[in-house]
Amino acid sequence: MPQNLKIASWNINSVRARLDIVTRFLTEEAPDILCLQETKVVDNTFPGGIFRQLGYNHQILHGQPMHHGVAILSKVPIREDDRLDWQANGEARHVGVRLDNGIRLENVYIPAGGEEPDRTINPKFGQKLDFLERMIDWAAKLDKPTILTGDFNIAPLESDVWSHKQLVNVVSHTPVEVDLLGRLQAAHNWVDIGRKFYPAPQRLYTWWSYRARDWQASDRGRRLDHMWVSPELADKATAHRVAEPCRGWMRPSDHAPLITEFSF
DNA sequence: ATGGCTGGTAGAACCAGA
Repeated sequence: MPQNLKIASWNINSVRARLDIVTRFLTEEAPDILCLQETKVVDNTFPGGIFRQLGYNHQILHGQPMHHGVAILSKVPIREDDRLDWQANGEARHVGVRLDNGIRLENVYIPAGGEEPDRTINPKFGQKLDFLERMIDWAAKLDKPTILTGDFNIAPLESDVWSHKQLVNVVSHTPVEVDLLGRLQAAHNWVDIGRKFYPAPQRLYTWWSYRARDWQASDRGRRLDHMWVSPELADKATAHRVAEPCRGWMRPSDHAPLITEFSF
């Protein structure tokens, strides 16, 4: 009997400020597993009760005060594998779990990298590059079927941004970041599920700035969020989409969720 | 300029997001 699993990922930009839309998403889409990034809450005040009422009884939390923070909510059993510090400064940006079928699910929030794409004047950009280098070392040693998802904060392809020309020197789309993300992908032969279902150069965005007067009309999006899988899992993904309407809900996150359906 | 918002925490003429 195949096991169907619907796995979602969403940079929520504060889980407490988004309780209404997270519960709406869980009710309407009913994913088996939801990976959250930027929860912005410490574990002992995470609003887990409201998600348990919706059947998400398995919750792995890795938060910190104020910024960052990741969490995995699940209807099916998950066991924590590790919480890796790829930034080597203690920030809560990763948690990995194992499913009962042995597959690993890795939820990551890669740092944004600040404003200037130059590590000599912007340490945050250097941290982002170092984070990716450590992920590359990790990925090269992976020996189990793995799903890697989250906010990668990099839009690698020209069609992953609204204007390649205008963003090529903007952090998230610079050649040095794109190059490193390519090395990360090659380190495990990751399959990019987004582009498997929507091949380039189709429009595919997951993030739209809060600053636009009308995010939908201007549509200056970027594909910063990703769902990657080990090569042997690529054919197990049966459906995938960006839940773009969530960007237009009340008090939205600036990211839209990714939803992937698997049949294992 | 593309264009000027958002949340958390502290009580900011802040910080971080990207």
